[in-house]
Amino acid sequence: MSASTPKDPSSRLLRDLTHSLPMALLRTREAVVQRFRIVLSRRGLTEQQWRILRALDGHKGLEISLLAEQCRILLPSMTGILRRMEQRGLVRRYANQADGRSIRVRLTETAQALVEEIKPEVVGVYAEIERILGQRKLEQLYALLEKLEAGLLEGQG
Amino acid sequence: MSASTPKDPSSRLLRDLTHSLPMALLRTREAVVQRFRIVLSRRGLTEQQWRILRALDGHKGLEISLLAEQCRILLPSMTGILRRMEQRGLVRRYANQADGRSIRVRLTETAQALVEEIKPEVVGVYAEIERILGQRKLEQLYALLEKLEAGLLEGQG
DNA sequence: CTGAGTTACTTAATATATTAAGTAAAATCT
DNA sequence: AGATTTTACTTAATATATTAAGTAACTCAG
Repeated sequence: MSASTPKDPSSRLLRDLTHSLPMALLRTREAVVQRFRIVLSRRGLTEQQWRILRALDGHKGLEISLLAEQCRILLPSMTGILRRMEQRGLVRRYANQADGRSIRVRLTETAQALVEEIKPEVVGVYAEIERILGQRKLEQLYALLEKLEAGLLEGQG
Repeated sequence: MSASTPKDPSSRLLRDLTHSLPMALLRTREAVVQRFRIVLSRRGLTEQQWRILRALDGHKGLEISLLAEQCRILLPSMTGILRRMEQRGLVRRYANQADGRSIRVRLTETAQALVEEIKPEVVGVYAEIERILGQRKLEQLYALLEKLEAGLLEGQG
């Protein structure tokens, strides 16, 4: 009866901003990423650059569009990021024999070494996260995130 | 025995990029936000501007720093966003009697109307999300996100 | 083989994010 | 009260995000 406690999630009212899903995802991601940023900024790397380093690590070369897809970075952003990374000697671009449009990118040895140097610290951050949530809940979180993403993409891929 | 299936989450190896937590949070948020963006871009609003509209809705005026905190937008970004919103007649700034430093912001009537117009569509997106995950799992997701965020902030607030 | 359509980028323009400085007003200390 | 520190912003500089166009290299139908 009390209209002053609108807790019904299926209500036609909007959730409090503090509890909106985009905000919740943003806040959590922000908290997580900040931990990584501490490690990365020491090496003058941005989070996006680290994503690229990680994606390229272990590959002999990836096409920019595949790389962009994996890192969830749009192509116009990739252009600039890769340009800066190339200038710092972290990546090298080379043409694709088979297809004159696509360009491949790979890590330089400097970058490889940098990745190996950073890895253990990043692993440390993951360990902290697992300590906070516990392995089971962490897996649960991954599962929920993936299910929601899949559902949304399917709904309007 | 098989070293080719490194599924141990506590391993000292890095997770596959596809399954890293920042990436999972980013991908899911991206999928969610895209739904909202469809609604918002029709009115020439960005996601951040919508966050501000939502936060100001129902308030007689909020200080910029409080607004920034609630919206998780840093002050330097707020300066520009509010300037653009003011130019479009969505918000108005006015001095704070009690404190010469702080500035308050409130919605114009135009903005109020806009919020009311958009709300039902946003509620529709939430309904879709709840349809995908189910109410129970959705609440579970919120709980996990909040717990992780709280743990991280506490660890080095 | 040719022209329409597609793909893999790059360029441009505008909006944010992030970090570091700068500024004026308040609060605090002495 | 005067000096110091803190607070609430703004400005600046650089890095990304987002959308729209532009370009050259492919694909494919006719």
